[in-house]
Amino acid sequence: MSRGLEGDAAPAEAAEAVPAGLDTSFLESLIGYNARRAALYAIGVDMEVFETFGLRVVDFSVLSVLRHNPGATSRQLCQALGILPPNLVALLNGLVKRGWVERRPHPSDGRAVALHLTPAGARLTREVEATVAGLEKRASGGLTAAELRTLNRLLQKVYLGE
Amino acid sequence: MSRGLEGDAAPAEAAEAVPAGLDTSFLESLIGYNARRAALYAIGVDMEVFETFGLRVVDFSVLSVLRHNPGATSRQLCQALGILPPNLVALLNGLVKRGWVERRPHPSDGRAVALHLTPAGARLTREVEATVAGLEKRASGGLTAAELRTLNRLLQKVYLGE
DNA sequence: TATTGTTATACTCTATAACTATA
DNA sequence: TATAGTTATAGAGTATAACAATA
Repeated sequence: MSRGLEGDAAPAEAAEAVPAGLDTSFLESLIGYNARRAALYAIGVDMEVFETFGLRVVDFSVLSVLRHNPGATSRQLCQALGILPPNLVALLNGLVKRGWVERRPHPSDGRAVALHLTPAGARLTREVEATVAGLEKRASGGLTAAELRTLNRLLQKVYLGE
Repeated sequence: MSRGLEGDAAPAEAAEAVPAGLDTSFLESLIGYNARRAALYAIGVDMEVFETFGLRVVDFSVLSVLRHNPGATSRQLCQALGILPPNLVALLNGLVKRGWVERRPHPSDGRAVALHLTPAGARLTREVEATVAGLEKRASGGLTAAELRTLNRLLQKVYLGE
């Protein structure tokens, strides 16, 4: 019974939950329900960008982490993003095939592979990161900068645990 | 390309994303990333309760909405919870088979079915709701009551949109 | 003609077991 | 013996199309 950070059976976007006249106030009292709805909303906004580049959310996460951690291994990526190793393989193959990532021999561990963005991959990732960063105000439903800071801080307090 | 509120390919719990030495600071600047991690954390805490009763998150959501909206139709449930009608059928069949929900003829629309909790279903739902409500402090990573109120308010501002 | 509920089914994402090569 | 990466496959969740019954 496990769950990674990445993926959902499908990209988030439409099929929004809109109470349709029903009382959902108990669910709305739960942090998990509210956080999930907010995540779907925010990720839905960013999805437009990802799809423009033929990326899924998880592809972007991998590219972004690799951009800031050149030479990271598959295992490190899996731990950082909550992906299971078998599921990362096809994902990386896709990024390699599209010329955005390359596997290089690991400098010190013959079992491991060092993952690097290609110049094209780095350009793409920079562009998507910049676009997504510019969408944060919209993705947060129009929160002020101060509210957004507070929200991010509280969310991190939640998932960093008690 | 759509997504409901309910479900994830699996219940949330373990496989937590724990940066493992990698820099994920860009992702941590995104509301969608933080909200998703927080949702997985909070729902993971509640999962222990759900599993005790043989419920998935989505089962509990349906039961809770039915408890507060007796006589609701499938269509209303689907809209409120972001479930697609074909996927609600098996879910309801399961709840009916376990004696928690019953389908009654709709009083005014012969096409529709009025959904009601049985007495046993109502008892169960009350108990799970109470247990989950009592877990909110833990599910929010130990936030104070004031922080939790602020967080829920901001999250609702996000998904209720700009 | 439109809507409710349903069936069948395809697709995506997530999980587990087992194998290889190296440590 | 343990770990990194991989393969194959099972399992769970989400999607679309199409049908019968009723409005």
